[in-house]
Amino acid sequence: MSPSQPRDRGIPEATVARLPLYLRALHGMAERGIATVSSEDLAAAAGVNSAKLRKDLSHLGSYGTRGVGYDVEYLVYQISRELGLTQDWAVAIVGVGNLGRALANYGGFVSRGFRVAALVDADPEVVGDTIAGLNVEHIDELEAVIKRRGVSIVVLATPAAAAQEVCDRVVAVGVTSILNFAPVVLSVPDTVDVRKVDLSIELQILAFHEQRKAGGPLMAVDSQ
Amino acid sequence: MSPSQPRDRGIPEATVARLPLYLRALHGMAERGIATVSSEDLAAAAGVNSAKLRKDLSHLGSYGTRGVGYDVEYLVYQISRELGLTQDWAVAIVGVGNLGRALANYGGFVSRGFRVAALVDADPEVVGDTIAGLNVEHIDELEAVIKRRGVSIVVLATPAAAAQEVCDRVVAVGVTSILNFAPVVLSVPDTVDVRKVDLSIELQILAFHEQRKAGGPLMAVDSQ
DNA sequence: CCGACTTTGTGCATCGGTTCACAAAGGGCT
DNA sequence: AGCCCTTTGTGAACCGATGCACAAAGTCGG
Ligand SMILES: NC(=O)c1ccc[n+]([C@@H]2O[C@H](COP(=O)([O-])OP(=O)(O)OC[C@H]3O[C@@H](n4cnc5c(N)ncnc54)[C@H](O)[C@@H]3O)[C@@H](O)[C@H]2O)c1
Ligand SMILES: NC(=O)c1ccc[n+]([C@@H]2O[C@H](COP(=O)([O-])OP(=O)(O)OC[C@H]3O[C@@H](n4cnc5c(N)ncnc54)[C@H](O)[C@@H]3O)[C@@H](O)[C@H]2O)c1
Repeated sequence: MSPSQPRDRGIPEATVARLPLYLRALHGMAERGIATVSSEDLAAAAGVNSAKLRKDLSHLGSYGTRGVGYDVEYLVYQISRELGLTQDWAVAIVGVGNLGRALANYGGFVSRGFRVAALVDADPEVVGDTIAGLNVEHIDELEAVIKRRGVSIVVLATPAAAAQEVCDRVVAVGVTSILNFAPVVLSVPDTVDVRKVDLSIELQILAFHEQRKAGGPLMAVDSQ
Repeated sequence: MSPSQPRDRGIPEATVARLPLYLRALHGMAERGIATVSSEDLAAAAGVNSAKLRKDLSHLGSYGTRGVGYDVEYLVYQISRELGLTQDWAVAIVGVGNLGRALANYGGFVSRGFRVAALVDADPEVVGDTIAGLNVEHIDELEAVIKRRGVSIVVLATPAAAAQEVCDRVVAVGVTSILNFAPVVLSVPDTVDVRKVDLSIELQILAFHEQRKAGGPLMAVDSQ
């Protein structure tokens, strides 16, 4: 009934997926001392269309000024709050092999709101090592570590064969957000969010389009 | 005119993105000696709904048998062909740091149709090293290496600041498929496909839902 | 204080994708 | 051969997302 209902509490999934993109562009602008930005410019920086950007932002409220644009700092704050980045999140990486190590050493990981709070592996060779200043703990300690460190997001970087079992265990201790790098479809209760990153799938999609470009009737060999 | 037109040559993007998932499930089944599979079972293995799976497959042609299901081997072949995996693709990894190294050492990368054909970096410390059996070449050689090895897909794993420049150079020598790990929006001509993998965005999306679960009265649902 | 100009926020048409539900197709049993 | 059972392939309704186009809102110069 009240006509001014700033936060809808029903932000479309597609919008949520783009907010981090806007946030990144805004951080860049803030660093370069830009105080105010139009939807046109911000959209360009984020690689989207300006109508889409305005609609996305309208889901969080009316934070722009007509004729002027958006206040960069204020918008950074609003988006950060909406995404839950005003608190910090303890992340555990399970499986400290090639990939897990790269992730652990990655600085940008930690940058905004996220903190690698634990590394866990099953290999006795690896357990006890210090990587990126963190001690690698044994998989037997998985539940204890998660509870002790207040981990709420788990990154799975184990071999595919171990992923479901580890997943079941972390779900059992109450973790409801998982980022999965193993090439398997995880089975979880629907209270749990799983996002997957699958390199192989990305390459296959590229290959599909590449093949089509090469084979199609129109050879689009454009020089820019 | 001819009523049986098996391949539509206009496969929806959403379908393309799921074909690799089906392919993986099918490979698993083939290995376990399963000859035939119903849409119901294959859908379950791939984590999708069976109507969606059937519609997806119908875009490639009528490869099922009513009352029976799909022949596993045959479907593997058809999907592989559609995705362009019957040829092999030479991939170059540019930026051999934490992430680039992990990718280079990753076996599953090579497994189906893809071959890491070159590693390129700018750091004199790294150039000349042998990683995963490959010599790391200097960034000055980028264009020459791409041409010499017939690279058609480039994986960008440089720092964000270098990504656009490397991107411009590979596009200039004719590469039209790029997998980008750097957290920047690449600007490319629209003949070029860019797919991005962005860990930080994935975590932020998880954080958004995690926050909502904790704070809101209604438990949010997930999508894998 | 006003009027011209800029830019937001959104209603609406459209589009692509998902899901349901069922007729058509094929296999196998008797 | 004929019938029943299973499962595909798809028409059609539905749903969320996109993009256009513009009225509303606000700024700024005079
Ligand atoms: N490396 C890549 O570039 C890459 C790319 C895409 C996907 N992946 C996937 O990511 C995962 C990890 O890849 P990787 O290259 O780091 O593999 P890896 O073999 O180097 O590392 C796996 C690590 O997991 C540990 N592990 C095994 N079983 C475990 C368990 N039950 N609990 C905890 N830890 C366990 C191993 O000891 C090892 O340290 C794999 O599923 C792989 O398919 C990797
Ligand atoms: N490591 C991760 O887990 C991770 C996760 C997400 C995203 N990323 C992104 O992936 C990229 C690589 O990350 P990283 O951790 O491997 O960084 P890194 O610093 O370890 O490696 C970057 C490598 O690129 C090389 N390089 C720099 N400029 C170059 C140029 N102009 N041409 C060729 N090579 C060049 C450097 O010499 C270095 O070897 C970064 O953009 C990072 O933001 C990394």
